[in-house]
Amino acid sequence: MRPTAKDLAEAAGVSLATVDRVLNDRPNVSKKAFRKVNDAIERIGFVRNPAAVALARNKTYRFRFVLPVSGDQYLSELIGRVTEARDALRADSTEVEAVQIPMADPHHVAKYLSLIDHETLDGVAVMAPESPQVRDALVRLVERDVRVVQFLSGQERLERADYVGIDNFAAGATAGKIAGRFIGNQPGKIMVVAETMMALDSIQRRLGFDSIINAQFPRLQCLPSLETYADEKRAELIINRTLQHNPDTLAVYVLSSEARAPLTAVWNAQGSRQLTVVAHERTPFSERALMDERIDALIAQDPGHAVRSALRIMRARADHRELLASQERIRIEILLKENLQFQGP
Amino acid sequence: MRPTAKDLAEAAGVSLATVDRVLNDRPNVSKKAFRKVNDAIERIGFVRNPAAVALARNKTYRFRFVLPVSGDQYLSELIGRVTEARDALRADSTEVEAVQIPMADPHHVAKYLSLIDHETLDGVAVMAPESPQVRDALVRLVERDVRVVQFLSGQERLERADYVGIDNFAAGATAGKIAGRFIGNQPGKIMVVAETMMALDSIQRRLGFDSIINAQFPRLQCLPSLETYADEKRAELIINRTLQHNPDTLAVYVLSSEARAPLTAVWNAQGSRQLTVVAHERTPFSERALMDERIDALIAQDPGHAVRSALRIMRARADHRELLASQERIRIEILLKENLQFQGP
DNA sequence: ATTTTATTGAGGTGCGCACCTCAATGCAAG
DNA sequence: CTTGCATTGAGGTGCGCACCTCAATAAAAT
Repeated sequence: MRPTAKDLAEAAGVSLATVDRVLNDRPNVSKKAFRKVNDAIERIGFVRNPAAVALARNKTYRFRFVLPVSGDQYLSELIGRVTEARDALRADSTEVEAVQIPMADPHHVAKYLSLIDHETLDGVAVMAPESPQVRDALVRLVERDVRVVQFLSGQERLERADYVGIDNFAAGATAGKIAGRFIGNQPGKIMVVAETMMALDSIQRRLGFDSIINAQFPRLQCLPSLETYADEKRAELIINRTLQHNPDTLAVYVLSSEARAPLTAVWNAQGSRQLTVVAHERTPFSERALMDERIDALIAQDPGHAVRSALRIMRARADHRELLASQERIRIEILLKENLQFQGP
Repeated sequence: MRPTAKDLAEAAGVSLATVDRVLNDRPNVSKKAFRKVNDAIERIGFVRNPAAVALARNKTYRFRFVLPVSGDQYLSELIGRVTEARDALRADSTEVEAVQIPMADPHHVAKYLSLIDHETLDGVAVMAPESPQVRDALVRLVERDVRVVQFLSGQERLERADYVGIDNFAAGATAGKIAGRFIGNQPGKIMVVAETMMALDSIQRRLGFDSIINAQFPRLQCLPSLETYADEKRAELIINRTLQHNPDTLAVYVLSSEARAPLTAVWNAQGSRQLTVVAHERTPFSERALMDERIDALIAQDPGHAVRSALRIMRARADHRELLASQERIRIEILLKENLQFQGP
């Protein structure tokens, strides 16, 4: 039989009340009693029954994903996964929600975060662009005893918050390696397209991409980043111009998660040219293009995994529990037509 | 407040005892009462509190991984992950163990499985080569009310069992695509090495690999599969001979999880030749070789994910629960040096 | 009409723990 | 010695459910 708290009290030679005080960090415990209980825990291998703990605490956990407002398909996917998790966790007294707020003004974001406290929420997963205001707001959130996860975004990593997402330098490097090796042996240029190069993750991906191309594929030359500013017209214009001026373009790397506008422009303009195309994230659009062989490879981070990981982390932190680090590493996935494991509309 | 069983009884206009009968499939419930309770469940959105259920049932779950005896590094990794899961699940009244048995004789395996029943175990994850005897034994296990997971092995899929693992045809196809595109433009041959081609998964990988090479890379020719029979000497011999007879070999594809012997032989024999190397599974050996650029790409299935998925499935089946299908799909991962996320000693 | 059988309700117990109160003990400072 | 404070123990309650017993009632069979 598994030892219970009662067994533990017996083994430690103290009362149940003292065991309770030690287990739940309550005051008024002598060092000696503390030692006795902890020794006994080791000795008899006591582990709290999480079901009993959950039942007795009868606490409802509340977690929120704070996401940008956007028409991004990857974001829709993400929200879908949050909804999925919400339904799955409803049974476990865990409320999960996703809210979308404009991220353009850091002060606004910071103000939003400043209204959150321990009474309303146990944890927040924030996907917001890097800015000192937001960073400060997150630090203060942690100080108010709200668990914070920096979620899939190019924030500078905080000490006291967790991070869920991929290493964007490595992701860029992976894209570079795939592009370089897929292109073949001829020399030429690579067009790099981004929504904006202001974001930290864009910069890191670009740096990773360049580092590999420069080191391992000297015959290839990366063009300066084209920034679409999420403007279709602009995207078409600058991409057409670039392709005209660089007839020896062999590949396109779109490093933003939203690739529809740039790639549509590329396909319209490429003519008979054979271009190797590498983009980021699996979306309905990119999935279809991969199946049609208009995209050669996707570098992706699984949104479902990311959402579940963030929730596991916030839950573990709220319970002062350790967690299995290996499970929480978000993989940099390489998706080809062959390993897409397509499953229906 | 979340509705409890008491609220449910009230809403349904029946007693707690009847609610209990319906919720736990006990006998002596009229159709009318059954309907009343289920209607009320929908109406008030009743969901059982899993913590309370677990506590009241006070049941210990027992799951076992039945694995082959072997010196395979991937297998060691797998066992490590089982141990990890065992420690993590100890708190949740779940006993997890891994046993290794010889798989050479199907009758022996079948006999081993026939000794398992519902009293000793709630679920078994079996990694065994395809054979009618084993398949029958698994079917009978299911009939004895033991949850069965066909685990990472080339079994014919059973109706009433779950499968955890990748689609090996797709894995072979992925390897083929990577090899084909990594090689470049010159024509030549690809050497394919396996431990044995008797196993279903080897056959499927080979078929997938060939299908891609033949369809998309007509300039490349796949050589007949070399079988090492897990014999180092033999591996060296046949690989040397093949490389000598085929000076235009451009790539090597090792489709078994154990690649040490074949690849060591290849590296000793390749001389100044540039060979593209694709293998399966992340192991200490393959990881190092990938970092050293002696392997170009690995096709892998995450053993930690596989173990956790098998456990989640067995647990859900034991509780007659649904599970999130999307989480249980094992991905065909493509690992390059760049996205390996090395974190070793 | 009587026996049998199916269905229902009332009520109790226990799972392992968190959280609370109150009294009792010890020890140190005054 | 007395007061004050820190520490400890005893004991109770409740979390939401599973599982059990026993009696009461309704419906079906004889």
